[in-house]
Amino acid sequence: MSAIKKSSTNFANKQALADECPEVYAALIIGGQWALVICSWLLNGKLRFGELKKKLPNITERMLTLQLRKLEENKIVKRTVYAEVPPRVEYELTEIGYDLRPVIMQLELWGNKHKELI
Amino acid sequence: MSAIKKSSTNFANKQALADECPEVYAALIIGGQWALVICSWLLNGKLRFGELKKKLPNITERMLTLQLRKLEENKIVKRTVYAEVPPRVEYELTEIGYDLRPVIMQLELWGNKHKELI
DNA sequence: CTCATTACTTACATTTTTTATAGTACCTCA
DNA sequence: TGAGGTACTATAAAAAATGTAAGTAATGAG
Repeated sequence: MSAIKKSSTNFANKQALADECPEVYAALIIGGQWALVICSWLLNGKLRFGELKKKLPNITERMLTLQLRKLEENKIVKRTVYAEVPPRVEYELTEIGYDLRPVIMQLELWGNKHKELI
Repeated sequence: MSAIKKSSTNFANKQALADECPEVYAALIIGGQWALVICSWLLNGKLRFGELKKKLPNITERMLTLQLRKLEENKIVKRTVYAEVPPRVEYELTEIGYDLRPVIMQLELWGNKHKELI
């Protein structure tokens, strides 16, 4: 997830789409491999880095960090560092983060319906 | 969008997530770069290949084809070929395709709210 | 002094997705 | 005969996302 190349066609396309379509804009924000699951877990309350890792057994620390950073940048999660040793860092959804609940619920509903159909 | 490698960790992770979380399952299905916009347009009724292309000025024909194929595989769009020359092919949402409307609406709502905030 | 713990970071490799470019078949109309 | 329209396909390359493996800092416990 290295920095996206601002000269690429891909970047321009994403920009244009996000500008025109709020759905696509939203999808780009919550659209990493792990972003949605992370948000789902956090809907139930704050979690530490290590706790999240346990909930997502297959995620690597790198990926978890990257996705959390992206979510943080987009103001979806709040990161709180406690100056302790060993360190303790808590992640919590922001208000707009919690606002994802209906989005996620619709996705779940649709997902379940689609699964049945197939 | 060549076939995904079934031996990769990435594939396994996606599988596992999709199995457990219907939201992620749904996100994987409607999650290509262009899939959501295509569905959004098709919510207003069927469109021909060329019409879709005009709606999405920056998409390449290859990408449009790929995304439509994926949507078709997932029973979200129906493809109808008319045996004419020059050829005419129409794309239309299926029932479950139209069921995406509330999902897309929630995404829009959230997207707009998030945009304002930022 | 050494070790364990936690939440990372870094460098690199691989996989997946997207873009670029150039075709193709078919018939129709001029 | 030859151009033109439509909906594609093939191939290659670029870019983005994800994964692997190995560190790091700080400090309190033993």
